[in-house]
Parts: sequence; C-alpha cells; structure tokens
Amino acid sequence: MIELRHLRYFIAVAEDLNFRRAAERVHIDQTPLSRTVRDLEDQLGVQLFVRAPRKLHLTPAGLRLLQDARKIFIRIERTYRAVRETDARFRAPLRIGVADGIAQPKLSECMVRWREVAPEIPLELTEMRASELADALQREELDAGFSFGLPDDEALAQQPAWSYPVMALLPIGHELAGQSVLPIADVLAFPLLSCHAERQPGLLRQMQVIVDRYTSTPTLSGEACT
Amino acid sequence: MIELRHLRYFIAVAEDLNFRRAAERVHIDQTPLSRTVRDLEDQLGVQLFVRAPRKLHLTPAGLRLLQDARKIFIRIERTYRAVRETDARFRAPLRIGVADGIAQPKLSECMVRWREVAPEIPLELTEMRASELADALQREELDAGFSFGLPDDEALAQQPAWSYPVMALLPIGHELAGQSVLPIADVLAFPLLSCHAERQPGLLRQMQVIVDRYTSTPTLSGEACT
DNA sequence: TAAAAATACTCCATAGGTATTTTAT
DNA sequence: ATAAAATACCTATGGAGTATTTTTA
Repeated sequence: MIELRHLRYFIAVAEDLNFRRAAERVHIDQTPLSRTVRDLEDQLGVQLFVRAPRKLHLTPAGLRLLQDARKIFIRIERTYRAVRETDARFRAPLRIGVADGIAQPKLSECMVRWREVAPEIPLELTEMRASELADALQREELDAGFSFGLPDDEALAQQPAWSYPVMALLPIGHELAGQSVLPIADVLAFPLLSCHAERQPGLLRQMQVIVDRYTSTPTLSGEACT
Repeated sequence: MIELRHLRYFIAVAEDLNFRRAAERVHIDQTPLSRTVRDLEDQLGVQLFVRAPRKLHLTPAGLRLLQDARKIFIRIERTYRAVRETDARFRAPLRIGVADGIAQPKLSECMVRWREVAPEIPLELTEMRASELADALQREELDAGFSFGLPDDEALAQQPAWSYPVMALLPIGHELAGQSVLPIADVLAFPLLSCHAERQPGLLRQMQVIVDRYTSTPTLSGEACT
C-alpha cells in the first residue's frame, strides 16, 4: 500500500535528483530511501527515475507525480489546519450569563441535559446583573444568557425558556393565609413589596405587567397560574 | 507522522460509527483500529469522536476531516491514474521503418546514441519496402523511417540524415581498376547495372539523378565524392 | 580512483493480533 | 447478560541501519 512516506521520499529525491542528499533532507539513510522509492515504482508499476550512473533524472511519469504529489501535500496540510480550527471553535466553552436571581434547580437540570447532548463542549456560567448581561451579549462576551426579560433591543433575541409559579408570601395571621390558591385580584388589594429595580429589572417588569393588568381591569376574576 | 493508513482507518470508523464493523471493512482487528484512530487524534491534537458507551459520533472537527479526507483520497487515486497514463504514453516504443537496404552500421550507431539519450524509451525497428514504409507512415503505424528518398508527399516530411560515398565495383582486369578515385564521367561511359526498381526506388532515383547530370553535361569533369 | 546507487544482511520499532477488563445497557 | 471499546501484553512484519559490492566517469 502506498503511504505518504513514499511520496515524501519521492519528492525529496525528485527535487535533489540525488539519493544521498535527498536522504539527508528526510533524515534517513540512502539505502532505505532507494528501497522505498523503488517500492513506490513497483506499486505504481511505473518507472519514475532514469538511473544513469552519474546523473539521475525523472521520467515524464515521474515529473507528473512530482507536480501532483506536491499539491497533495499542500491539500493535506490545509486539511489539518482546517480541522484544528474547527476543533478550536467548537471546543471553546459556551459562555452563558445568569441574571435576576434565576433559580438554580432549573439551571442544573439544563447543565445535566447539556452533558448528555454535547459532552465535548464545556459550559461557562457567569452570574451578573441583568444590565451587565445585556452589555456582555452586545460585546459578544457571552453566547447566551438567562434573565426575567430585558428591555426590547433589536440586537438581542429573547425566547421564553421556562416559567415559575407566582407565590404570595404572607404573615401567619393574615386574612388570606391558609388558602393554597389565591385569586390574584385578592392579593393585589393589599400593599406589595416590590423587588429591587436595579437588581431584577426584568422580574420587576413582569410583576408590573401583572399588577397593571389585574388592577386596571376590575371585572377580571381568573386564577393565577398555580 | 500521520500516514494515509491513519486517514483510511479514520474514514472507515467515521462512516460506520462503529469500531468493530469498521475494523472488518479495513481487514484488521478492532484493537489496532482503535489505537490508530486515537493516535491520529493525538497527532492532530484534536478529538475526532465522542465515545459514548453505546453510541459513537463525530465531533465537528471529525466531520470536517471526514469530508476533506475523502477528497484527498480521490485526488490521490486520480494522480496514480494520471502517472500510469503518462508512463504508458512515453513507454510505448518509437516505431521506425527501414527500407531500401539502408546500411546496418549507421543504424546501430543511431541505436547506441539513442540508448544514451533516452534509455527508457525502447526502439522498434521494422524492415520493409519503401512503398510499405510510406503507407505505414500515412496510417501512423510508424513514427519515423529511413529510406533513400520517397516520392514527394505533402503528408510526409523528409530530411537528409546522412550520406554514403558512391562506389564503383569493377572486374579485376577492367581498364579503370586500380585507381582509388574515379571521375564519375569515366565510369558512366560504361554500361551500368541498375538497382531493383521495386525494392530500392529511392536509391534508383538518386542514381538516375547522378547519371542524368553527368551524361547530359559532357564538359563536367569534377571528381565524385570520395 | 572516487562517487553514487544497488545488494545483502541485521536489528528493532511498531503495526497488528490475543486475551482480558471495563462500562453502560 | 450482552455488546462495544479500552487495556495489557505478545508477535512478527517491514522500515531503517551497517557493511559491501557494482558501475561508470
């Protein structure tokens, strides 16, 4: 079977037209070089060199092989480079930002699933504020992020990933305490504690939407998602 | 050093996504196959497969290598074919026709010289009549030929290759015998034996030219070429 | 005779094989 | 229990080296 070794050695001899010097170039002895070139000729069934005692020269077939073999090596090297580049691109960790105090259980579920789907691609999670997350995405310092929703921005795509139930936290003696499911309107009749406007702007916005919807439409009476 | 062996084995595994079956395809055992693919990965410094216990799949870099490696093998096979064709074309013997009883010493001189100049291209000499030679050249069954001159023909190119001295063969007691150099006119005063009109038409034509020139111009007295 | 390639042989590196273990279904 | 790949170890092919011969300028 013809191997690249054969072609490497052949090229050296064809370029030097001298077995001794060619042998030095490829760091082997003249003997195995001669033998390997001869082996190549046998396998091709073609004479590549005319071996005159003092002068060696290529046959037309040898010239053809020299030209093509050089191109083949260039192609092979290019392939190795492309493969390494592809690897580098895909082995870089997927950089994910987490903002707004996204709950950990969901995230670890995601990470477990990721390991099943693409174990060769590492994940890099970074906790940050929502505004920093938006900036980092803009600057392409992140590949994706999780947050409770960012202000609309043409340069950012937002998709719902999952949802949380809205819970009411009440003092023990509160008149609404004890019911497992509360109509939103009932809850909104009482003063509420807002979340931090700087820290969880997305969450605040979502809460605001709910409050607005249920307080400006008194006839609405459905239950909140449990 | 990465050899074609590595790429051949890699392609088999990448196509089957199963080391066992791939090993059968390339007629080796699963063990050396695994080892060789691993060796390829080490040399490239790139992971080509994701080895999950029951399912094997390519990394993006592996996919890239598969695509490129296939093309490389196609290119290599094409090269071998081109080299063999070049060889076949140039190794075909040079077909030469010899007619008109061309003297052997000159021909063997030519053949010796040819071996020096192009030992890898064999010669194929064929003796034939001059008319056959012309036909064979027309039909491209010969590459070249030697003769004493053929009738002019647009499709044939004729070039003087060498010349012979003209000798007079005389009976021992002849009045002209004994002189080492004879004026042509003296010889032409006697009846001459012509050569065979069918066998050596070219030679006959050349002799006729000489006879015509020297008998129609009685004042001419120079010596023939010695 | 000197210079270059081919021969004859020797050695060892490594390609390939056998037996076994590991791992997850 | 089974199936697939990895590990450990062994064998032997053949790639590479040393010494020598051949051949022609």
